[in-house]
Amino acid sequence: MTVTLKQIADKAQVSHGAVSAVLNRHTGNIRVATATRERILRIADELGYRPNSLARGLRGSKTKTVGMIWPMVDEWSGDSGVGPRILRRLQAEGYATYHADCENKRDQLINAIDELRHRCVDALIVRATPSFLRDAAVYDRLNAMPAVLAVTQEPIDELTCDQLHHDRFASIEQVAIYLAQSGKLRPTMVVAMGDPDNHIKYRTFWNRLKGLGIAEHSSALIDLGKPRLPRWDMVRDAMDKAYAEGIEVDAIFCLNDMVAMCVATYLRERGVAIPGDVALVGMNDAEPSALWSPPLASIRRKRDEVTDAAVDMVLKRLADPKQSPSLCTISMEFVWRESAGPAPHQEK
Amino acid sequence: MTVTLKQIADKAQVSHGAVSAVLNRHTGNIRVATATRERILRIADELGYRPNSLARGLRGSKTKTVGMIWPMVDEWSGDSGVGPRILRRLQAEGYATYHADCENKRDQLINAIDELRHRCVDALIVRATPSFLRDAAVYDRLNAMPAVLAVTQEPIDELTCDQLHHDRFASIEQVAIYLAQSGKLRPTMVVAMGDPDNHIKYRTFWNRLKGLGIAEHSSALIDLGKPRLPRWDMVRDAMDKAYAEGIEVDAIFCLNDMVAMCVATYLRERGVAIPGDVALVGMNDAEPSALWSPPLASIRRKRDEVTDAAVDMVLKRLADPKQSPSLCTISMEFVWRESAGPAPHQEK
DNA sequence: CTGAAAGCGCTTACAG
DNA sequence: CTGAAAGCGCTTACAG
Repeated sequence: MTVTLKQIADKAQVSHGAVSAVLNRHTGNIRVATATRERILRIADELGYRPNSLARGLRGSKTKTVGMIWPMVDEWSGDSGVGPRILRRLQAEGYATYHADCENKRDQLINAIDELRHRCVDALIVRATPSFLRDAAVYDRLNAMPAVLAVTQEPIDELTCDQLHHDRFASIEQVAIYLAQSGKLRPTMVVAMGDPDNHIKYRTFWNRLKGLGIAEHSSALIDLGKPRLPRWDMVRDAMDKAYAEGIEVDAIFCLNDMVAMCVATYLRERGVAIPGDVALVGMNDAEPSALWSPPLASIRRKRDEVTDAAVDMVLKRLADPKQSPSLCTISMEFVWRESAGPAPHQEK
Repeated sequence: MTVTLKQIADKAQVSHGAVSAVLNRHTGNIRVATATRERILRIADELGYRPNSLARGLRGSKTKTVGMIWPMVDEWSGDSGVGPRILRRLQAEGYATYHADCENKRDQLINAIDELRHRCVDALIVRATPSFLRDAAVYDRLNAMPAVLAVTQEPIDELTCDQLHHDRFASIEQVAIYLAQSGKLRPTMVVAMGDPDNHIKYRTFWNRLKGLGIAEHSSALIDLGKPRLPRWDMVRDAMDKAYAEGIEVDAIFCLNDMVAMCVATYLRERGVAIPGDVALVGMNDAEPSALWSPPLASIRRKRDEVTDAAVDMVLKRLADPKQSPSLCTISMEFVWRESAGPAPHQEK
């Protein structure tokens, strides 16, 4: 049923070692006469041979396999869409791809790394938050593997592998600058502080605002708490609470576009005009955002650039395992639309 | 670095065959004295042993691996979100998971099946359109594998494996019935006929409408042609063309919600009122649809049910490979919202 | 009840 | 330049 080296060897009247040598193109070190080589190649082709990667892996050779640990379940948070795009490209290069989802749990992340390492993947791509990557149990494992690409928000000193930084801080600062320029005095951020990795978003936003002379007032944060579903209920509850406490704001910056759409809907029902009464900015630039009414300002993640860079880094590493670790930063970008208020003075 | 059976055997002073027997819990056929068994178990635990699935697979045993062929790149079309959910659940059951994306290309699908079969996956999950599954090269391969779940729109007689039918026809008919009940006389469908699998959606819709006494008029179809991006441009061009040709319609049914939002935006710019002038219905019930203004009627895919059913079917098959092929149908459901016009007489 | 051995399909160092 | 053999980590029939 499935064709092996030995079958080819029998048919070609050579040892299976010879077949292996030919099929693996040890061109530098031609072990086989040209006639024989061609015969072997022809027979392998006729029989539709494909190497057994399990056997190769067992033997310690390349398995033509890439592992990926990447959260893909919530399509509204971050880079869910990028993972499949990277996998598709690697498949086109002839790699089979594992995918694991660690659900933002430390133990699952560690387990997934161990599992994939055990399965002898040629390379491993890990998308995780800085706090996970700074965990010794995590970075020790990653550093021990031959080809790893870590995709995360900021440089992790502990890692010796390739790193792709998908920077959001620059874009958060762009939002702060824009809001200051357009005269806002009481911006707020809608964010789930139940996720520790969101604290720094809040701080980045407000540090920049303070640098621009805007005081961190009592309504500076609308906390969604622990992320939960349905999102609409979560946002409505948080907004109800905020209004009950008497918030007073002129701009709302949301941690993703879906949350921004919930906020927009809430404000519409409450009779608050966007951007007349309150400016609104989302994040991630989902496809419906540009069609929203009014069009929803957001932060563009540059998914295609991230995909290209990730694939490029992995393939280069695979081609030359010895090269020194490379770093790459791709910064997200504020994209102005009408929900944010007047058009910015200068497009950067 | 990585712990093997042999190391455990050395430390426990037994043969590695004994260790294998203990670790694989051949409980029915106790090969080892209880004291020894416990010693082995303890040592394996201390050393953090995990079996090498490559070796197991080579040997013809289970690999604790599931392969999945499932399109995940376009989050607006169909079941993209379901694939990752199924994988996550299987991972929780201890399976490592391959993911391959065949981009709706026959050769890639066949290649992916061959690749995963060669890698000795314990089970294979394939999401594909009926036309692909009815291809002999495809169903022959699937039928030859021990545990396969095919997820598709309708029953495929050629397949002898488990099938999960994610039926959309019932819901398309529900839309037709609703539109007829609400007095529409000139509905139309916005659909990309460049994809052959969409023809039957169109036919299903119109056959039902005709059964309800509505004639298939000259504006019965707005064809998007070959799907392309950006979607907004594609829809705008198609709508421009339709209006240039003088379409006259009172209801628009779109092949997905993102297209429906594009149509809604187009109509808004043109001054056409929804649902006053034209009723609008989408498909897939994306999260923003309920927040759209007016709320966008759609078709609910019941993703959680599909996930549960798929996981259940795969695990049952894995537990008992001999059981006869099972079939399961999950029907999508029309979900009324204001964009469609007046509330339906009776909720089913 | 237990150990030793064969073999899964490869790759690679080692003889000839 | 080429063939034969060892060995990767397992599982399982086969002796003892």
